[in-house]
Amino acid sequence: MSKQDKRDEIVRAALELIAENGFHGAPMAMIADRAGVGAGTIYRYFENKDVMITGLFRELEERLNHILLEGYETAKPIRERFLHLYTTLMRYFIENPLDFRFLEQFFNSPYGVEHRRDKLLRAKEGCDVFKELFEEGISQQVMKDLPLVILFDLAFGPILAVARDHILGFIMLDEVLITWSIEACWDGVRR
Amino acid sequence: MSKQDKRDEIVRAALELIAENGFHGAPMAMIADRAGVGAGTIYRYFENKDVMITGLFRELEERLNHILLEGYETAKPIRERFLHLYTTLMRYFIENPLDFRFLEQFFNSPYGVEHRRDKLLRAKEGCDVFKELFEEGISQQVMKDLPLVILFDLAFGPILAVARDHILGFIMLDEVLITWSIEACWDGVRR
DNA sequence: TAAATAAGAATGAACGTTCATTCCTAGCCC
DNA sequence: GGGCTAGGAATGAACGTTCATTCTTATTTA
Repeated sequence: MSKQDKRDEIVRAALELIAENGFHGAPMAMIADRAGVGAGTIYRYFENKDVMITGLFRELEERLNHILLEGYETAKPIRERFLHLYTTLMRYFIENPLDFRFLEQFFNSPYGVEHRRDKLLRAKEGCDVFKELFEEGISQQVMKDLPLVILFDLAFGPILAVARDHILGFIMLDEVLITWSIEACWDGVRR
Repeated sequence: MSKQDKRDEIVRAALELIAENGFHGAPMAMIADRAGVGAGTIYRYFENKDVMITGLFRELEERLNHILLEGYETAKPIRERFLHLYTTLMRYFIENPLDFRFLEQFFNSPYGVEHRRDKLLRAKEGCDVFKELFEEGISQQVMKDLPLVILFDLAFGPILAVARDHILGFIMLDEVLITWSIEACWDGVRR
């Protein structure tokens, strides 16, 4: 096994176990086992568990960002852009349930709260498609004139809840249900 | 300290610590400390930590159910009932942030998933105001004709996200914002 | 004083992390 | 080319810590 392969195996095992059992259900020894490496080997690739988890998150975030921007056209109307982004997001979650559950674990932990706090405080211009879209939506008066954070909650809250219930097997989403769910999200934020 | 007082202190301490730091940030020794009792004493009141946590949840659930039903009138139109329920819920969360954060911890853990699975499978008639309301909303054609689970997600997702962001200090809700947020939830589920 | 209750020290299991050791391989000498 | 060696990579037993739970002893109650 090459060095890159080994790193990949560790990352995959960590993602799987954390997604399935949460951070505390994924001890380093178990991750090592599933990756087929020794427990100490992990520490040749990651300084410690925290660094591994935040690194794993950053990799996922970047991949997701890339996917969201594919086929995203700033020229199109707000509504269309909204539907495109959220449909892409939903599809990604459904096709990559492990990624979704890892992200959920991450955001429902102190890591995630810290991450959001950072993002909200930094507030760099142009670093976030969603922020841009929503700000434009407000100024064009096609979206409700509410604080950005609330608009985010109105749009992400339902999407994430629906994705979670699909992945947990509480519902079986098909193309039609996905469309309707996302239209419903739009109804929540549109003027 | 009377026996009931001691039990109450334990319950209060557990709720506080779990709300603030999660299940794994609330060791029994720390709960005992904050409650002003010995570590072993807790085990005179609860069989083990799991039983304590699920019991704590059940107490909260019952209290909340009671509060939601106060002033709830089945005779009123669907929309009004919806707004009443969700406004009451939101107010409760804002006034009892520790309860909210405990419930969040609970639902984002294996306990919560199991609890939802039970509830969805059991599906007893008349045991849930929300279920009744949504079913009536669909049959009266004032709500979108979507699976119940999705409607739940569309309504609870945003509310919980908004409440969380308020409690974490990311936004400062006032009466107006609360009203608008809940109206937005209604927009998400209404036809 | 006998029985119930509380306290916190003791216990053992589980965890993240370390480190002395082993393994592997690329480059070198003969 | 075949053996030899050096050095980075990998290993997993061992360590210190933390936790839930139990146990022994002390205190209160009736």
